[in-house]
Amino acid sequence: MSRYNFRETEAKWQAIWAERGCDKPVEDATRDKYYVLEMFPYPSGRLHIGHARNYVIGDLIARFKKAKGFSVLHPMGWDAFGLPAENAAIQNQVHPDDWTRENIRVMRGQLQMLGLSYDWDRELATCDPDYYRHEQKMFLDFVRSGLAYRKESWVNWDPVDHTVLANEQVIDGKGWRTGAPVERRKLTQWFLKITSFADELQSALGALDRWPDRVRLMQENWIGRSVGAKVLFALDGRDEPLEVFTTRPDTLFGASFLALSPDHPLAEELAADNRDLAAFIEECRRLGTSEEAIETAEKRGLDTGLRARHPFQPDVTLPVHVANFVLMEYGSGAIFGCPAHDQRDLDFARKYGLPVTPVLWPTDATMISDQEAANWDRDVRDRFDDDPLQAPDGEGLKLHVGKAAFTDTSRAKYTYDLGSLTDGRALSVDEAKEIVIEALEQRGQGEATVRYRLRDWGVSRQRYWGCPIPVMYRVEDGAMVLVPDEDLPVELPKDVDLSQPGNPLANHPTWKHTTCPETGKPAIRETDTFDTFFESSWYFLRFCSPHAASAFDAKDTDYWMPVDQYIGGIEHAVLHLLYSRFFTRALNQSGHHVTEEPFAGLMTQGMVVHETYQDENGNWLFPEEVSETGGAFVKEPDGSPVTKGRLEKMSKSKKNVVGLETVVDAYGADTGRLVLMSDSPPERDLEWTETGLEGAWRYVNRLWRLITEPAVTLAPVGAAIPNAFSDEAAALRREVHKTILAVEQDFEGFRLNRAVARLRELTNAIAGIKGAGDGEAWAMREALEALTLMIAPVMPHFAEEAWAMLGHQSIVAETPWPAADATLAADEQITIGVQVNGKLRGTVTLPKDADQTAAEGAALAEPNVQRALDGKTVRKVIVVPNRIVNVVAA
RNA sequence: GCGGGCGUGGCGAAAUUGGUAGACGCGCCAGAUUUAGGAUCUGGUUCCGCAAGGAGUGGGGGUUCGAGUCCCUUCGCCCGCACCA
Repeated sequence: MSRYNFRETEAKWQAIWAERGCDKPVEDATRDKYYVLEMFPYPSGRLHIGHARNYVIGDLIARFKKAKGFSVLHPMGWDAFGLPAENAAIQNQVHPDDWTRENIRVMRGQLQMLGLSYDWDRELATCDPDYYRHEQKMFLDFVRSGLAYRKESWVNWDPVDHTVLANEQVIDGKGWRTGAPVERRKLTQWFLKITSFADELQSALGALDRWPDRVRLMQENWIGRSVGAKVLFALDGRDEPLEVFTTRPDTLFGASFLALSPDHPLAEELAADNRDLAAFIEECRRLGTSEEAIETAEKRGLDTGLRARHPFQPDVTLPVHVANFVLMEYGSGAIFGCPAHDQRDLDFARKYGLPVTPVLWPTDATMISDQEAANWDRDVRDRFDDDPLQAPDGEGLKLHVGKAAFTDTSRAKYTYDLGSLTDGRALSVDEAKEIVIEALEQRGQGEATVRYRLRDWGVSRQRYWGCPIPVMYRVEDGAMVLVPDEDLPVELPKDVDLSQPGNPLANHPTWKHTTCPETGKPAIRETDTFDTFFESSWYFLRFCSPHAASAFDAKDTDYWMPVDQYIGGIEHAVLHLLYSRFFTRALNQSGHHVTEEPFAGLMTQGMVVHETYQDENGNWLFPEEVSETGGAFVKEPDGSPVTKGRLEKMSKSKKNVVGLETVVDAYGADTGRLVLMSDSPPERDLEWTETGLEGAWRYVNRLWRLITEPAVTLAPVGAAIPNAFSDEAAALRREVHKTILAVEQDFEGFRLNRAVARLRELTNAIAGIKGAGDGEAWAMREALEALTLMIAPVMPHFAEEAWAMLGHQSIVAETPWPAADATLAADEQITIGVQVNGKLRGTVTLPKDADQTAAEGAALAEPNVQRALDGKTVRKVIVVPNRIVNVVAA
C-alpha cells in the first residue's frame, strides 16, 4: 500500500511552479482580471498555523479564479514598520532594521513552504525607502491640498519614556512599559482630514455589497453620523454666544442648564481668574478618559457663574456649568441639559439641585405600562418627593420623573410643551424637532446640522521605526517648510540610540539639522514619524506597479483596482479598512487618480483557536505538559491539578500555539491546508485539533491510493468516449458533473468547507465503483481527473503529483477548471418525501419533473402513506414538483 | 446602556433559502484483516423504544398544507461601541 510522499512532492512542484512562472499574472485584455489580496503581515517573528488560514483562503481563491480563466494578481508584502521592532532592539541589542529583515526572511520561507501562489516579484516591505518615499510625496500632496494639517491636541503622555502613547498602550491609566501614570498633555501633532470625507465614507458603505454587514455596521457606528441642530445661547455680559449641539432640539424648552467640557476654550478662559474652576478642570484632566475612569466616575460639575439666555424665553436664564461628562471632541464641546429627557442630564441635575422640567408626554395613556408608572412613582417617593407633573392636554396623564429620564421616542405620539411655538396640539418627536429648528433659523439662533463621531486621524508618533514626516521648521521664524519633492525620501538614520528615553530622532545628534530650501538658513526636521497605518493605507496600489518610479502607475491601477477580494481579520474592521477607504479618496483629491473604493469584496476570516490549560496558580501550560486521567487533567511531572481553559486564539502567552513547521514536517503543507479549509466555514472560528489533522492525512492517503491503484484500469489519456455506459458508470458521471457545478458555486460563495465535503462525497462515490467495463474505465478517468483538478486549489502539490500519475504531461497550475455538463448533471429520478398532515410518512421515487397527477398517485399508493391515511378522508393534496407531496387528511 | 451576531447529535458542522433535519468529517461501537498494535476495509451511530412507533434544531407562543428557516416573546453565550449630547 503506497503512502503519499509529501516531502519530495511539495518541494518538487514548488520548484516547477517557480521555474515556469506560474504565479505571474498575465495582463491580457481578453481576460477578466481578478485581484485577490490577503492583509499583509507585520513581520514579528514566525508564523504559526493560525496565521496560515488567512493566506490559504486567499490562495484557494487565487488558484480557483486562475483555473476559471481570470488573469489573477496575488501579491504579498510586509507591513514592516512598528514598535515591536524597537522593543526587540532594546531587549536584544539588534537594530530594528536587521530584526525586521531577518523576520521577513523567515516568514517568506514559511509562506513559500505552504505553496502559496504569490508573485514574489512584487514583494514589498514598507520600511524600504523605495516604498516610503512615495508616501512622503503623498503626504506633501495632502498638505498642499489641505488634507493634512498641524493642530494642538490632547494626547496620552508617558512621563518616564517621554513619548506619546496610543490609547491601546494605556492600561489602567498607566503606561504599558513604564507603569507610570499617564498624563494628558497638549502637543502639536499632524492630522489627516478624514472628517471631510465622513459623509461620503458613510454613504458609500451602502454600495459595498460584497462586504460583511457587520463590518459595514461597525464603520457606520464609528463614523457616527448624527442629525441635529446647532443652538446659539446668548451669554449675559459677553458678546460671543455659546454654540451647543443637540440631537434633541425638541427638548429645548426643558433645558435647565448648560455645560461646558473642561477642555472648552471658554472654560479655560474663565479659569484664568477663577481658582476653584481652574482646580476643578485640572482634576478632570488628571482623571483621564480611560474606560474604567468613565465607568465609575460620577457626574460632577462646577457652576461658572455665567448665565445664558434661553433662545425663546428671554426672561429665562440658565446657569453655565463646567461638567466632567462633556467631551470637547464631540459636537461643539458644550451642551444644554434637559434632565427630564436625558439620563446623564438628570443625574447631574439631581446632584446639583437643578430644575427638572418635562416637556413631552405620551398622549396615549396605554403607552405607559402600569409597571413603568409604578416605578416612576416609587422613584419619586423614595428619592425626591417631587410633585408629579401633569400633561398640558388635560387628559389626566401624569409623567413622574424620579431617577429615570423619559427618553423613549419610539412611542408614536406626544404632546409637547413648546411654549409659544405651538398651540398645544399633539406632535411627534420629528414634528417638534422641525418646528424648533425652523424657529431657531428664523431668529438666527441656530440651524439644522449634522455632526460625526469620527475625528481627524492623528498620524504623528514619537517613535524611531516609522516613516519620517517630510517637513522641517525654520529656526529663525519657526515657519513650517515642506521638504521639496526632489529631496525625497527623507531617510531614517541607521545610527540611532534607542536606549535613551524620548524620541530617538529628536535625540539624534545630527539628523534633524538641515537647511531651509527657500532661505538656505538653518532648519530642524520634523522628528515624529507616521502612524504605521499610513503605510498599509496604500500598499494595495503599489502592488499594481511595484517597480514604477512613481507610487503607482495609473495604467496598472486602472487595470487591477479595485481589489476584487480582500481577506483578513475582523480586528481591522474599522482602523485599516476605514483609513484605506479614506486614502483613496484623499489621493483623488490631491492630484492622484485611483478607484474610490479600494476593496470591492471583503471576507473576514475567523480565528484558529486551540485548547488551553492552566495550573493551580493560573500559569498557562503547554498541552504537552498536561495529561488526562479519567476526565481530570494533571500536570505531567508532579500530577498537580490542571484546569482546562476555553478555546483561545493561538498566542505565545497562552502557550497554545501550533507551529507551522510542526504541521508541515509531519503531514505536509497540503494536509494542513485541507484542515484549514474543511473544518469550519471560513468566517467562523476554527478549532485546531490533532485528530482533525490526522483525519485529513487519512483522506489524503485514501485519495492517493484511489488514484495510484484504481479498482478499474483507467481508459488511456484522451481515449474516445464509449458509446454506452452501464448504469453504474452513468451514475458516477452524473455525480461528477453535479459536483463540478456545486463546488464551483461553493468556491464562489466562500462555502469552502462545503466544497471540501462535496469532494469527499465524490471520493466516496468513486471508491464504490465495482464494475470493470469500458464505460467504468472511461468514467473512472473522468471522475479522477475532475476530482484532481477540483481539489487543486486546496491541495495544489498533491494535485500536481496526482495529475502526473494519471498520465498527464501538462501541469494542473496551467490547466483550466473542469467543464461541467449540466445535462449530465441532471437527475433522471428524484426521490421525494410524502407527508401526511405535515408528518413524513414515506418517500416515492419519480421521474424528474413528473406531473402533479403522477406524483399524487404515487404518493397515495405508497404503503406507509396508505397506512397513515387509514380511516381518514383525503381533503387536499399539495404537490411541490421535485420536492415534496403533502396529503391533508382528516 | 446602545448596536450586532449566534444557540442544530458526544464534537466540528450541512440543510438547494419555507419542502425528506443531521450531508461531509471527528469520535465512538461492532466485524474483517493482522502475532499484536497501528494502518486499512465493511457495517452502525440524534434521542426514547425489543419493535411498531414516538420525540426532536435553547424555552414558550404564533403564521402556514408544511417552520432549523418567517413573526412575537423569553433565556443563554459571544463580539463591537461606550459619558457621542
